[in-house]
Amino acid sequence: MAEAGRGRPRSEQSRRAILAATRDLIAESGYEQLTVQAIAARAGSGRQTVYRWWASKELIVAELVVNGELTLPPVPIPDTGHLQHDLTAWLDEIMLSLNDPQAGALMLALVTAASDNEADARLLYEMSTGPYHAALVDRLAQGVSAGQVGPHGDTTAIADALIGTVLFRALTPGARPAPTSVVIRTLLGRSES
Amino acid sequence: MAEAGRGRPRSEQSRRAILAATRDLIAESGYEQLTVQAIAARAGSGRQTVYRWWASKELIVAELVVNGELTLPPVPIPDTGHLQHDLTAWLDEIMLSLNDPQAGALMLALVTAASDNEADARLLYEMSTGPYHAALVDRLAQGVSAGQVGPHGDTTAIADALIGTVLFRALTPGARPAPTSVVIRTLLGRSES
Amino acid sequence: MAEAGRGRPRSEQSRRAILAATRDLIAESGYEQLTVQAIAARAGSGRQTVYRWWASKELIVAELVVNGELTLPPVPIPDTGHLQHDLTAWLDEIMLSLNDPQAGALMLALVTAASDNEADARLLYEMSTGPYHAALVDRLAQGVSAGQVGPHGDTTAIADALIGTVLFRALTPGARPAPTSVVIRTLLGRSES
Amino acid sequence: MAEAGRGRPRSEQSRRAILAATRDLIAESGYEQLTVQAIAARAGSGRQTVYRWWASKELIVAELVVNGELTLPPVPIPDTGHLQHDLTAWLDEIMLSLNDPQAGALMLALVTAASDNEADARLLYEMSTGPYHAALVDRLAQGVSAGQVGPHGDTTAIADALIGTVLFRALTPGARPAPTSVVIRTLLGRSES
DNA sequence: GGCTAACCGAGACGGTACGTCCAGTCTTACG
DNA sequence: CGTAAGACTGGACGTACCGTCTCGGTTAGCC
Repeated sequence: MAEAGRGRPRSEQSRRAILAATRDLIAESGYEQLTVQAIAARAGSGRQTVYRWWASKELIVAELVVNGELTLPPVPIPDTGHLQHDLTAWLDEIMLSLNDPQAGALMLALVTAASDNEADARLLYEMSTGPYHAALVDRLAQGVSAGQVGPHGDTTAIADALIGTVLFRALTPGARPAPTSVVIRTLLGRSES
Repeated sequence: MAEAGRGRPRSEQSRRAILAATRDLIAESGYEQLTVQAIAARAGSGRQTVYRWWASKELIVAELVVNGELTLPPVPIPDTGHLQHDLTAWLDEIMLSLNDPQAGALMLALVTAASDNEADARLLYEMSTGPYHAALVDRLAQGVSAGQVGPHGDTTAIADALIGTVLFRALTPGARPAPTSVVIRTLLGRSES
Repeated sequence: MAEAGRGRPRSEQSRRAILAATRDLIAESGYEQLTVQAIAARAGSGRQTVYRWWASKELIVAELVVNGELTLPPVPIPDTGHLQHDLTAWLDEIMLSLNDPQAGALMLALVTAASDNEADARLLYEMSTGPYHAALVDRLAQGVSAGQVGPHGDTTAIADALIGTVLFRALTPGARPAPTSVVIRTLLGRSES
Repeated sequence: MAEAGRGRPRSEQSRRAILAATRDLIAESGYEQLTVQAIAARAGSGRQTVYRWWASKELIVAELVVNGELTLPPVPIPDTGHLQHDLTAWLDEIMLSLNDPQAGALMLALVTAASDNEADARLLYEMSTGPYHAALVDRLAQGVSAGQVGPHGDTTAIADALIGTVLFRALTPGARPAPTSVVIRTLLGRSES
């Protein structure tokens, strides 16, 4: 029934320009300062074009997240075979990247965008942190096989705690946290080697 | 500092009504929907009275947090002498309280209020999660003395990870997390007893 | 002028449907509410088809006027040989037709369409009132020959005054005007017979 | 019940600035080009302030008319005792003033503003043309007493025809009308003296 | 007990962003 | 190549709040 192919097709160029403009503006000024006006202006499009495809700012952000265009910098987990070193290196790099104001702004944008809508929150967080979580569980499972995780460690629990720790630190800029190596040692229940 | 007692004194009643109205509105509709208009209306006060004492919405929220009127429900850490049981019970109760939509809204309000202002973020988080964190560190230190923490655990790292885990779960409503007892066992590096 | 018979010929049917839709919509809702959107929808055509043949709403209205499809109801001036009776009858019928809300709307549409464009104004008014004016001048000239016009009457001035009177009354719905017979008697400078 | 005197009183200065801005903009660019945006900008006020006091552009224009701030230039009817000369002089001056593009724009604004609302139309026209009409009827009545009006002339009919003639000519810029002296002679049913 | 300063409510002020509607243009598939 | 459909940029609309301001009216401390 949907009259397919009738009329001018949506401009993929506009769509991308809007998404890119949204991403850039969040990185520059934060989610709170974001306006549809500014998005459209930066994208060189009309405001109506934004509203034609997304019902709200939140949903533009959601699409960015789903597309993997708006997320924490994709830090791959090293795999040297030495779990403790690998996770420490990974956590160091994540924490380092959060010092970048852009990454921090994106992180907070995700949190804010999710604040007002439980349904969106699930989507946003699964999309943005899901890959991290899954990759961590994989790497941890491999470490378990290699006997590199303490006898009482649970891969899901460790992954939750790792991501939670990152989240907590991103949101508490003034805190004086434990060194990353200590965090990893604690979570793995292993002495440093 | 106060210009002697000249003039009509500020109405403590108004101040309290504004704080109460803010708390209630956040619980009912979330931080994003919060407007000074609505706060004043609900408090039965004028908008100017709000602005006379607080420069922004964020600072009203900050005062609520500082006063302990807006925070996660104050769940004390049990102290039966058995660290693992105590922390598991505590985590269970925290997670349970997050199912209450009001508590969830307050939690997200804290996050959102901090999103756009690094200075406020520090205040808000230290006030709201600081006490939890400190209490956890104390209880953990006591557990260390009693030999109830694995040999590689660091109290700060465990407290960070616990709060981070709570944060992570609050923000990912759809996830299927590990059981609390497994989380605690993992963080303590101890078998269940 | 027409590029030989290449391609699909313009649809005379669409053109007519657009003109008819425009006329109907003006009659129903007035010129101010008229939109190209609505014209195209009612005509079952695309908006582009409208713009292909007319550069603006005003010019569609102009064409309706030129075609005589949008004008005051064409009231012919009777010619019984008795100028005074004929003009009174004509004026009566014109005034009667203005009670019809459709005719009133068309009349006001003409005025409004002309309001902002001196060039269009000339076209619109000459086309819509020109025929009336010319017919009046003719009939009056005939009356002059028959000695039915007062010695000081000028045919153009009388025609102007007659049309102006109609215009004035159409635009002042609340006024309580002189009887038509008195108007004619005054303009002709003649007693009633 | 109306809580009189509560809150900041409306700014008479803003109100006047908005009315003045509207009047000026109509004179400069015509009613069709008028936007609330432009009115507010020119008045140095916010758009909301306009909407707070008037529900539509039409009603601002209506208030201008009611206040006598937007009308044809107030041309008084001379009274030398010689009706024919006086009316000819008056008509000449009116026609002259219509050549002023400002006066023409105001005239058309009145017409357009009335186009879409029968209730407003009555108000607008009675306020704007009413004084002219009343003054004409008075002067004509005086002329009747002095025997300066033909035996068949009716004061209301003559006034209607005069104003109608002015209206007609204002709306038909291209026409070649009868000389004013001929118009007056015709309407009065009198030879020139 | 009157004066006066600082409060209170109410609500208008100049602004900014919203989301909708329409103008006039452009780009498809179909005939 | 005209057509219906419909997306495009652009811009005005009317609404909702912001943070500031200005009223009339209250409530203290001080003379």
